[in-house]
Amino acid sequence: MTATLTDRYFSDENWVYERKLDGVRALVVRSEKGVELFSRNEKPMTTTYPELTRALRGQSRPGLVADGEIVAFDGSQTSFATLQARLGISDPVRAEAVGVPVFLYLFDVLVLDGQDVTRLPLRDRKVLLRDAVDFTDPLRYSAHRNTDGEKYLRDACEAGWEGLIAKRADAPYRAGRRSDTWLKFKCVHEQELVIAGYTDPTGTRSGFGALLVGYYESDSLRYAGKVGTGFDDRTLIALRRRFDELGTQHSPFADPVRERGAHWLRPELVAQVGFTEWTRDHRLRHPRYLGLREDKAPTEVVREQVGR
DNA sequence: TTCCGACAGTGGGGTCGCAAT
DNA sequence: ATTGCGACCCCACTATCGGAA
Repeated sequence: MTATLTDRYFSDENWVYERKLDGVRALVVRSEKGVELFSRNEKPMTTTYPELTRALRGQSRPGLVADGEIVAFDGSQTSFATLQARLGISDPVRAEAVGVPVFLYLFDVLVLDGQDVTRLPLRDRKVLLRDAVDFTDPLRYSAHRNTDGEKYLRDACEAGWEGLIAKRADAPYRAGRRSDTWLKFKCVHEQELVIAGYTDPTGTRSGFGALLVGYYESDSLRYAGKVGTGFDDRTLIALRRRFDELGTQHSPFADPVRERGAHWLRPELVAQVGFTEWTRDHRLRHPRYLGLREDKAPTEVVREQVGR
């Protein structure tokens, strides 16, 4: 089951609200033989997180299938960037030697004591889950609220969380399906960025591949990464036409920008861009194009501070 | 008939591992 | 030693199509 992004937030007593965790999705299978962990794409992760496998073996009964998220922390925030140090490592000894502690937050149960419970309402499954596992670290029960979704979201964003997941309280678990019974309420960040280049399109793509965007720091145009989604075909072609009058030989960026198929533009256009956060390398994470800001002077575009 | 969910295809940042340079 | 590439994680979004409503 995966959640659908929405910006129409609501409070409804028939829904529950959980913290949106920034880690990797994990399906737990605890049988008589032992414990297995699988990724969202059904890739085995059992040996990548040996401490979680051990904990599940000791703190749960056989005949369990549960759903959750593996996370690492940076301070009080769940941090995908921190977790990334562990992602590709399948040797259990090396994995633990990395020294990044991980936790498994469980939020749903599909099979309990060998019995399929997916058809029970979500609230009932959560009650069963809470009693099915001994929740001491590194295993944690993903808490939820039963009301006040909108207020909870405001508090969540204030606290620097990624957002919330809203789930219909009476809905069954539908394996592998995208569903409007699970909704993502994300804390949104957006700001203006200067368009100072673009990359070539590939395949069937029209116009261009991605925008190369930046912001001013003093008089330097700092590179903030690429924006390659959010355009329809008409916009791709219309923007490309405007680029043709703005072409220039040299990169306007103060930072070295090594992107394949890059073309430079005089920094005269300003785009509104949505994104989730700034990465450690000062790039946009999950960027998408929202529109042109004809009203904004490029020289006024600076990096706006977002939470944390 | 219209609408929705699933899929394919484009694009992003970052990490790891491996092959080519 | 460095570079480039694909395969993974995390994703956003558009276009298309077939079946559900």
